[in-house]
Amino acid sequence: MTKQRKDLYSSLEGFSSFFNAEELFEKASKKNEKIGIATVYRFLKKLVEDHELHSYTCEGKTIYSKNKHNHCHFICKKCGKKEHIDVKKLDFLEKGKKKVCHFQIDITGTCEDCVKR
Amino acid sequence: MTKQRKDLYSSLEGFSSFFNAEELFEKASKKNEKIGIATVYRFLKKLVEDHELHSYTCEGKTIYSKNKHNHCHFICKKCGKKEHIDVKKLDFLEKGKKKVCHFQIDITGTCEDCVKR
DNA sequence: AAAGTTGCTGATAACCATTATCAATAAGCA
DNA sequence: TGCTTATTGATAATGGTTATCAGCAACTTT
Repeated sequence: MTKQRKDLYSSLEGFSSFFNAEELFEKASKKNEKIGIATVYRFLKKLVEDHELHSYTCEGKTIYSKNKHNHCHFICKKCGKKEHIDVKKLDFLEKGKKKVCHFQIDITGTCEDCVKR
Repeated sequence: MTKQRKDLYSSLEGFSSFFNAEELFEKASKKNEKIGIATVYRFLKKLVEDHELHSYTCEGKTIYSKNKHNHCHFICKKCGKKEHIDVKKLDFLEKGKKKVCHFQIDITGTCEDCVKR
């Protein structure tokens, strides 16, 4: 356990839902100026491999999430707001012949606020 | 309607489920040697904007699908096989306050064949 | 502690799918 | 056929991510 990894782990705690590599890099850089972007990517890649984080791609960037359970993302097409939605109804997937490690739902549309406008 | 676009449309018919820009480029190039990769990307971008194709990102590449309805993708983590799964149960999303243009479910796991091995 | 071993790190070049640029060309129309 | 306008192809640029590699830090053995 190196100092860099400690700083990355503690920076991770500041995120409640979504974040990307750059955001983690910025947060960790405040604690440790010498941290490099490559270390951030290596750290994130390992956590995804170890199933401690989920990752998916949105508009060319990889987005990470701490939610370890099956979950649903809603992304507003207009304001970019993202939120988690629990979809318990999808549990049936776990009972099939397939072995599901992770599933994610990406929804694109317009959120309540933008529908009003 | 240019010759290039005709060739791209007819090449599209050869795909029954998933394909990427490079695969369409190769198929269209057999009909029309002079076609450029930029034209392929422009063609695909327009079809997605017009809701004639769905697109999502998998391992850094954009994958396209002709399925116009809400659908679910299953991707085998081991052999890379991809297939469609209809998930009618998710229709409730259409009835909420959100305006849903498109949603997709990406599942990573192990398919039946690989579970047996 | 000192010296040695091993793995991790940071800076940056490389990678690669996609997009932007722009002169040349084709389509549509009078 | 000639004119106007949009489309095309070649290629440079983009940008997030990964590979490379010398230097350094953590840990082990004396």
